[in-house]
Amino acid sequence: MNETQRYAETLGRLLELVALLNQDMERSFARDGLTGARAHVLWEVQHRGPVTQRDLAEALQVSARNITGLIDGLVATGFVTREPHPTDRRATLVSFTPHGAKVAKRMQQEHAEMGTVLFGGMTSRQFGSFAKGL
Amino acid sequence: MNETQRYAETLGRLLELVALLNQDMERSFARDGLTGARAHVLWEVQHRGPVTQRDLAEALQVSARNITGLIDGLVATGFVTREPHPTDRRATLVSFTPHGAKVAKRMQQEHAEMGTVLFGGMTSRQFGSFAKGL
DNA sequence: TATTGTTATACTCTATAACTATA
DNA sequence: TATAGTTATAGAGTATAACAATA
Repeated sequence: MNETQRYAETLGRLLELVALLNQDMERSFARDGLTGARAHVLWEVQHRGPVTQRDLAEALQVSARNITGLIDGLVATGFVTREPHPTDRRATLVSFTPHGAKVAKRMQQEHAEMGTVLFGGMTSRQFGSFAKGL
Repeated sequence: MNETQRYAETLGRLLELVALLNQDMERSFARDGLTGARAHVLWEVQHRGPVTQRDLAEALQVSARNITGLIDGLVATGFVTREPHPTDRRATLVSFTPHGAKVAKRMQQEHAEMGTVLFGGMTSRQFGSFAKGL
């Protein structure tokens, strides 16, 4: 097998591995009553704090209309609230409910655990090479 | 920063990298008039040859109904045909049109090129470590 | 009886375009 | 004029359930 073929195969394994990771995460989201798209919104809110829908649309690179729908869903299921923006009456700030904050925190812990499961078995040298490759 | 944090960060970078790769592939599919889901069907047909919808549903782990829709789309856009199964009159065999075969072959070449872009810059030792980590 | 694929129905994610309220 | 968000509309992908044809 030549180099090109080895690269192609390795890329295939990489994509498969990440697809499996993503399936895992989706299942975990579903247990919390979340979809992947809504979980990504929570992730952003956790990293930014209360945030306008406009900023969420830019951060996630989706349309404003899409954010409206995602926030509608997250409000209806009790993860976030829409609060008035203190200075701009056109804008709304998306903030966590206590439940949303709890679930987002757990998501972050599970992310860290997944990293340990994936990389914890490597030697420090192997991990260094792997991380450098990204 | 402790180990757990390094692992979590590296996992984040891995997921981001693959998300970018997937965006790249989606754009490439779009140029061919394909969506990601339809491209996956072509990929399976290329690796299996003419195949029943049932087998496609199992290979892609989606419902039979979903395959019906995807094949409808691929037939309408000229990538595949539905042929009668030679021995089982309930089943249909999904086969490439010449156009579908050509696009699928190019997809495979682009996949190989992407592998080379990703890994070609690594030393052989680095690549070995990376590949082993998968 | 069991299996293959389709029809019926519904939900989520996504987009563009038109519109309202506000800046 | 420009921006933030919603309403209107549409299409893709996904699912379950009921059904027809065939095994």
